[in-house]
Amino acid sequence: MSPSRADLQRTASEVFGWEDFRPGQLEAMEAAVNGQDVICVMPTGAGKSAVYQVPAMTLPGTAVVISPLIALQRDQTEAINEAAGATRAYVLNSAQPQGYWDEAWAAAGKDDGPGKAKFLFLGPEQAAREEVLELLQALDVSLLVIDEAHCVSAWGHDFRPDYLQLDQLVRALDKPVVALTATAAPPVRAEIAEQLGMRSPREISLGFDRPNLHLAAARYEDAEDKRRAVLEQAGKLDVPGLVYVATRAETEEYAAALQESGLRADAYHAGRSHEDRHRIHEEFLQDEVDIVVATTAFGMGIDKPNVRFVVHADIPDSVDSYYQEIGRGGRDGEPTEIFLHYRPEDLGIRRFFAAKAPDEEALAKLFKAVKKHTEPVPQAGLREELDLNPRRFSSLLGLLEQSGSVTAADDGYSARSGVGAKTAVKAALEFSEQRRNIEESRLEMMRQYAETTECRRRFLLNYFGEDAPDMCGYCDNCERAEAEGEELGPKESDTAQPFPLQSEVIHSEWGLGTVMSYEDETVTVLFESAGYKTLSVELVLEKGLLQEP
DNA sequence: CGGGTCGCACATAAGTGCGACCCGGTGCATTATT
Repeated sequence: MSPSRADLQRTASEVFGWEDFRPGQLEAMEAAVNGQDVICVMPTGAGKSAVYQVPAMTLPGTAVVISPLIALQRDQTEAINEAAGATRAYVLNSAQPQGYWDEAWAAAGKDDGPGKAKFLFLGPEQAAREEVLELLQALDVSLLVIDEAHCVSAWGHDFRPDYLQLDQLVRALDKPVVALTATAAPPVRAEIAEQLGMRSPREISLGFDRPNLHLAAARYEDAEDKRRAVLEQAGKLDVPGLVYVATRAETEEYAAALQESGLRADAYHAGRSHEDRHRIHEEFLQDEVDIVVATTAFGMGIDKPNVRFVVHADIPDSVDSYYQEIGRGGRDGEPTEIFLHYRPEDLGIRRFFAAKAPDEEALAKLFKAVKKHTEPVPQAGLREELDLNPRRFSSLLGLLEQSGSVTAADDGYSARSGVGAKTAVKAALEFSEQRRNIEESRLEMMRQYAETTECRRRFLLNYFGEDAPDMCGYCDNCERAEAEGEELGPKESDTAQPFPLQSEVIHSEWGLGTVMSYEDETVTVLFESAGYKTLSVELVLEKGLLQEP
């Protein structure tokens, strides 16, 4: 008999002291305790962890939580153990001594009761180890939780390829999967579900609008003009605030310049010592540092209510990233300035980061090695045979698998019969190129946000698949239009919108897509295999470029 | 893709202009040294 709504509420109150839920939270919890897979998109992070913590404490067994950062795992563990008044959660990683691992497994193996481990936190790298997988399979697992699930799509493909192996864990445990993230546009959600092998997941989204964020942007021709504007703005706005830049060097430069004008600023990036990073984070939380100038390294796990501005000195790689970064502002609901400083040239570094093409030779070598085996070969065995560094190895193997030349089963990898090395390499390269095209189209959407003359909030909401009024009245474009007595949005007089928002359409070359937005007599469609494309509405109608499926 | 730095040619004093070259983000785990 599954726990009821009342059981969940009782646990929430007794263990965590939470008396109220937001509507979506309870809905997500109920789905999970009833055995359904859930993708939960909750923008601000407020109450996101409750969605798995309450069901896990209510259900018998132990929840396995996959989370990208050890620091994040520690925070969650401490919060749980403190609320429960006992050690109910363990963080497992390579830095923990064997004795701690043993203790965690022993506690997880106990019958339900005060000494029982109710949560095990692991990174995807640990979950991918065969011995860990076996131990997990032997446990009575209640839920499999994938926290910050957008990392599957954003990092899995080459940065942390073990994310792409989580589908094996999903299959091996065969328990409800709860995927949590703060942002995910529809295609990112679809990719999460697909990569994790989720079974018709229930999608729960709490809505993306953050009405207290004031949105604005400015475009520059000259790099020095932009730099001056960023410094001047950061010096004038109410603190605390965040300045996001593209490179480590820039964090140092901007932070130094701000310090020189007497501001309490510091630079944050992954090249700084763990000690410095920790200190800056703490000082920022305590309002001892007012402005953190950071790369994308400063982000997940930062939960500070009173951030008064989020200024981007460089454009991010996608609207998904942008939304996540600006979402760290104004969590207290007070007015917060969100500003994007943009130069078209800044798109270059994002292209560079996304541009890595796989090594053909290594692909061929790896495929031949798999093919040589007549029986499925486990990853560890392959790795030993080949002289490839482990990270490259995983990402290349993933590419071969995703492009269909290699199949994965519980006992290892096999080459698809009848496929030659040449074909396999070609398929992998094409797959990888398609991915890069989609990445490019996501960057292109970010450029459109930077350059739009229409309501920015509507642009963001449409991007995440939500409808929105033509004008929000709280962004630079709406304010300009109001001052000039204009109306934004598609005009009545225009040929308007031949296909409704969020409806499906077909294009002869790009295949199936979803209508995302209309703007300036263009329509933006998200194609499953080609990414975002923006077309002239006039041409679409004239040439019949889009059809109902 | 774009920006910064370095060295060279130019040419006759100290600098300019140009091309070649290198570099750039996120974290896990692991390994070799202090």
